[in-house]
Amino acid sequence: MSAESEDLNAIVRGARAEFRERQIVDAAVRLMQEKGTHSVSMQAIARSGGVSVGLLYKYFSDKEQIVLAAITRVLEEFRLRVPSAIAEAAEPVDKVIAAFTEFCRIVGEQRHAVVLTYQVSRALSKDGLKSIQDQELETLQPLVDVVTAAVEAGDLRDVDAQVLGHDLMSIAHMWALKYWYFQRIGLDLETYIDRQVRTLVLSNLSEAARR
Amino acid sequence: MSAESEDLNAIVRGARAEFRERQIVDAAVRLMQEKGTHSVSMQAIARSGGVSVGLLYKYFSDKEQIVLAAITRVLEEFRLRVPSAIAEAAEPVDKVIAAFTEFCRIVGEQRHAVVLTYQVSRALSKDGLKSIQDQELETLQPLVDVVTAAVEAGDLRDVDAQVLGHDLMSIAHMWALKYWYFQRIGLDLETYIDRQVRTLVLSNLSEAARR
Amino acid sequence: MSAESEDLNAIVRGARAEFRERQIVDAAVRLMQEKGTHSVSMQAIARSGGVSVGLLYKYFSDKEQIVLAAITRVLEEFRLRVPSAIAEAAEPVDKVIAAFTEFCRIVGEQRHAVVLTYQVSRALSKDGLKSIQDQELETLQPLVDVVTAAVEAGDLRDVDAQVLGHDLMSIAHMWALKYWYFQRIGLDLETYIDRQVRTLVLSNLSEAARR
Amino acid sequence: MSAESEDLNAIVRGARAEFRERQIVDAAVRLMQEKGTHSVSMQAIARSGGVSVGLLYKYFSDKEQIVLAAITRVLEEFRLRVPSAIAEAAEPVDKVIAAFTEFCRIVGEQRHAVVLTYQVSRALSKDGLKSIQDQELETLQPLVDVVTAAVEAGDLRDVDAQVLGHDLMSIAHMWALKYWYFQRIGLDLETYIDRQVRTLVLSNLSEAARR
DNA sequence: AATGAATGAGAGTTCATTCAT
DNA sequence: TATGAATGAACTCTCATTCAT
Repeated sequence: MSAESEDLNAIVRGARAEFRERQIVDAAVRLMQEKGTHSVSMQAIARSGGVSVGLLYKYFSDKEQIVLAAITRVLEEFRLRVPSAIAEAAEPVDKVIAAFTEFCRIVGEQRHAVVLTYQVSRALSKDGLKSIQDQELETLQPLVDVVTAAVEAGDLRDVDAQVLGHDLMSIAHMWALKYWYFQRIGLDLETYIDRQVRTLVLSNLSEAARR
Repeated sequence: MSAESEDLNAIVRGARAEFRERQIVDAAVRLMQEKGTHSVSMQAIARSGGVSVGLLYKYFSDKEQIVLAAITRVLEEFRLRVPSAIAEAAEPVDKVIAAFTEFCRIVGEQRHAVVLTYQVSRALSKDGLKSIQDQELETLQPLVDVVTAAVEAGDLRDVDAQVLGHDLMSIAHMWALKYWYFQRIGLDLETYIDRQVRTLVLSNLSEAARR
Repeated sequence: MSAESEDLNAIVRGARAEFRERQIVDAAVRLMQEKGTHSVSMQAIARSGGVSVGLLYKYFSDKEQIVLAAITRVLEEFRLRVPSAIAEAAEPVDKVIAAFTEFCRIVGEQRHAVVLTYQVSRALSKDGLKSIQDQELETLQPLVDVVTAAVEAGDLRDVDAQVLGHDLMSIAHMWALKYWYFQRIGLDLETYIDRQVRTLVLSNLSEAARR
Repeated sequence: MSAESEDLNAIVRGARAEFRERQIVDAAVRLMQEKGTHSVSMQAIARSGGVSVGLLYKYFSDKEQIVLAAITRVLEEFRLRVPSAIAEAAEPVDKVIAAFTEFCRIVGEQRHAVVLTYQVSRALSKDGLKSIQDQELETLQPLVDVVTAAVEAGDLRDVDAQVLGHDLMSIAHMWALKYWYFQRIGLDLETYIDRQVRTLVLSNLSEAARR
């Protein structure tokens, strides 16, 4: 076998591996969105992904790795889209609002998956948990950054950016965690966003920015 | 057997039943706090409570009832203590602050148990879930009430009381849910409360109250 | 304590014991009639009999003894009533018919209990099984006897009395065992008896008796 | 993978599945014959069949399905062989005798299994019970048919075919149900068949056929 | 004599994981 | 590389039996 064809083989193998992993994680995310973490068995993932159970273990060492990959996939969305939304706004406070709004919308789209990240925690190993926390910090950072910037620009009162940033993320997550409540009181996502922007952001405008 | 001793027996039985139920629920709460709802088996609850599996089923019809009782136990604390704290404050805004502060402190004490309420949802039947949601609404109500009162008194801006009330509860819960984060950024509970009061409550004071 | 009062005590004790045993067996029979052998737990027997589980073990060494006593109680009926019915008939063949008819009627009354005797067999110990078989032979004997007598009187053809006697018992039992079938084809007990008398008894009349 | 080898795989899978199902049902029948339906646990079936508990559930959805399959297996024999035996006899009454004789011989071979069908009833769901009753009706039908034919041919007296047919089946079953009795009175199967033919069939010959 | 709380082995069932093909 | 049949430990729940009172 020639060196080139060996290289080619390696590439093909890599591509296949990537394809398979995606296929499996997709299936896992889909199932978890439908049913919650539990009742998502390896058998179910295999079936839903159109592969065999055996193959699952070729690409992931155990179930935890699949769950981890699934959550990572979900968090990816935040890492990609929130910074984009921020970039499109001009003024410091508008950036805060844009970041929160986009964050909320993603939560709205991934409702079940977000709930999931709150539910699996305990089922994970220490390392797995750490990995998810680190990723969550990454999704949080842009929110903290825009708040910091707005404070420094003098547009927001002198709040603790790490706290307000985290509050914004928390309140966004709550749309998923307490969806039943907002349903009961008849609040839709856009109204929710609007009210929260007033309560959390506009209320914290500086005297200067208020004018 | 005399009528008196029959009465006595009934009392003893009642007392024992109460003792046993407490014993079992205690064990369940303890384990769930350590390990999360799942991975807490009936065997484990029995062992941890120092009773036999069979006895578990004498006092609770199935596992769900134990989980429900454990959560109810936790929520009880909120139902009792938050209204007390409110009663002790005089001014409308002080009542809001007192309610939120007490809420946070209870969360601080029952940290693991609060996390639990967010994790079990999926493991419960529809009825069980409904029951917990109803109880949660009960713990939420005082917060909504004090906010409503403060708005009506003209001390808070015209915010949506159901939303701000729920935000206060959410942010209190987050102390437990994201304890790891606040540890990392070196925030203790009292500082957390203080910052959140500024960010969520004081920021929403009306122009009039601000003076 | 005087000798007389000791005697009296013994009598009272004996009477109480008898009363308790009857109470327990009654409860067992009642439950078995309603639900079949299984799902008749010791707890259920105790509840239904208005006594405690502990007392069950004071009067019976284990569950098998209660089942045995319950079956014995049911078979008692056959031992008492079939001979009576025979006594009231005059002619040999009429005695056969009377015996079979009464046998069928008792089966009709104790339908579930009869089915039970066919179902428990395997669950019993060797001794228990033997005991029930012996009792069943006792209920069979009168049927064999009247057939023998009718053959000897020349009213029935020269059939094997042990076989025809057993057939009569079997066919009577079948009313209970295949009740669903006779329901489906719309046969009531009296019609069933009538048809079977023709098929099994009258068909075997001797040439002499036929006239 | 080529289309042929896929086909081959499918065939292999099918063959294996059939083999496994047979293996499991065989084990179940064997155990049930020894011990009665209850007290036959899934663990025991697995052990006796040389497979794991988990595999049982790959091939049967629950225990009831195994019991049902076991009984179906037994009744199959009747559905196949009795009509064959009938076909080989020429005269109407001979067909009745041939049917009954073959029925009895099958009972003789499957003694324990026949007892089983009388014992499981209570352990089955409504649907399961119905299914077995339907199957039993299928085994009964040939007997009813030959009796009907013999009556219409004028060879048997005008008896109720549904009743006499059912009697024939019942008496055949009794060989299994009361085997202990026939052992005690020293009756072997062929003698039993002979006596019953006289008692149930020949006794019901019409005047015409008697000559 | 009588209670019933307590036990724990064993039932049916599920599912993460392995391995021969 | 890919399969899926096979495993068995662990799960929830039941119930005959015991024993302190």
